[in-house]
Amino acid sequence: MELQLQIKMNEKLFVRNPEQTELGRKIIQFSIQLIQENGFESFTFKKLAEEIGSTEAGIYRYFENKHRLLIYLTAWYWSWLEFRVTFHLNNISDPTIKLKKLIQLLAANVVDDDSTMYVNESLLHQIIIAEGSKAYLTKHVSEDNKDRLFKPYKDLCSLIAGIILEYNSDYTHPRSLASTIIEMAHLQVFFMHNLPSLTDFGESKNEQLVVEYIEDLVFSSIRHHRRTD
Amino acid sequence: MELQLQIKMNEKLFVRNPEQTELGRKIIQFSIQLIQENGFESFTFKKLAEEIGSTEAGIYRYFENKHRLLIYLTAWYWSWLEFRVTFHLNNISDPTIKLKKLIQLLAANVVDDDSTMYVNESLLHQIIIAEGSKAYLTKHVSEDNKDRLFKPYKDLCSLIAGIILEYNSDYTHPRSLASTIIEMAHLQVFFMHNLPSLTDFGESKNEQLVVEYIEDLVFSSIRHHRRTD
DNA sequence: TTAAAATGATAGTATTACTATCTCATTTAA
DNA sequence: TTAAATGAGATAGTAATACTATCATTTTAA
Repeated sequence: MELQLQIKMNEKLFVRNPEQTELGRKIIQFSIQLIQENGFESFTFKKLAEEIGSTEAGIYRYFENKHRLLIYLTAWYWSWLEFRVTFHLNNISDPTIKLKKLIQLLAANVVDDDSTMYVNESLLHQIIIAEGSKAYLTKHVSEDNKDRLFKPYKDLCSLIAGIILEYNSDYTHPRSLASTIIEMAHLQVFFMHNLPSLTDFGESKNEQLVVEYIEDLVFSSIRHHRRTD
Repeated sequence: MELQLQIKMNEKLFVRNPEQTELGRKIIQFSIQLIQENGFESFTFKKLAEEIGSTEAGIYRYFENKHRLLIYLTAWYWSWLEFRVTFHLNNISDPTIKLKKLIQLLAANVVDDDSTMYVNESLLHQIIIAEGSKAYLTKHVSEDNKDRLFKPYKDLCSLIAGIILEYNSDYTHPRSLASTIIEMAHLQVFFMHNLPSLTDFGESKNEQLVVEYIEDLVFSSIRHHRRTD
């Protein structure tokens, strides 16, 4: 069985849909490669165009600017991840197992899954860890939010919050805990690799230790929780 | 009694020490203002120079580039915060009270404290919330780390980890929990103001709710914790 | 007092982030 | 079948950004 995963993206994320043309798909493929290699700051449309064998203006036909391209990549990632989570949690009823699988999917290394040829999910995961928060840490975050550019992120957050409430419907901060899980699953991995003294994982570079930390954090919070009033 | 707080900064953070000249202090003062107003991306040395009534090249005498200036500002902030924390926790022996005060200092709004004329701590706090993580989310984070540019952040993290161990010496992830506290104290405030559906604080814009969430997260983790083995 | 060092202003350059316009191929509609 | 419309990508710009080099003046230090 061979399936082609197609993620429906918000129209405002791009000028022209990159999934529908050869150049568009090359833009996605090579921007992931270049951003992962050299970081978002040193990434330019000029360099990307040279890499592809096209021109700067050609890229601008698809994306307004490089920041919009980053938002597109993050939105794609969160949509893909929500699909993956939904898929892996299918037919599981125990919220404990659901949460554990979920944390695993968030913090563990991603293996490129060939569901889309032109997206290397493993590299994209590394981009989200190192550059993802730059998508919303801007002065125009509220306007971008009005254009629903962050909807995939918020959807994933809602999904997680729902599972938290399944586990304990009295828990008072399901959404904040959900966004904490998502952000920490990434940030603790980043710290482990780059600023290890901010973690307890030394230079082990073992993502499984981050999974254990977050599981502990989450379950002790929701297990022993009582309404404060 | 009038005291002048002087924070000793790492020499590698600047080309020339900005605290020692009029122009240097103006650079700090007005960069805080400009970055807070327009965001780090749109901040340039040209605009800063015009604001001050100096020139671009003049600014470059003090800071290699705008990213180094951001690292300087964050380092200054973490040093200042560590001093504040140490000061407020002085003579307190109960680690529960210590942790509560600490979370309050991290997440609550900062009032400009006049300890330094040219640094508006309240604005700087807002910069740290919205731009702080850009200081280390770069491809050259490891080299910057070798130059000890993030030492103030790491020191604060160690301080918090120490208090966590005072509370429960069996807790297995004091450093990761410390960095989680610091990052979440900021990020949840950012989300509350800009992407409220990622939190449970609605549009209340009340920092006290973030304080309560983090207190709950921290104490349920370290209170009910047992070594897993 | 004089040499060195620091201070700041002037004038550049290379790169970045775009925009406007052009050509050429393909689709579509009469 | 053919002209109009559409869309693809290339070419050639501009304004702003991120610096650098040089010079002229002031401060400092021996």
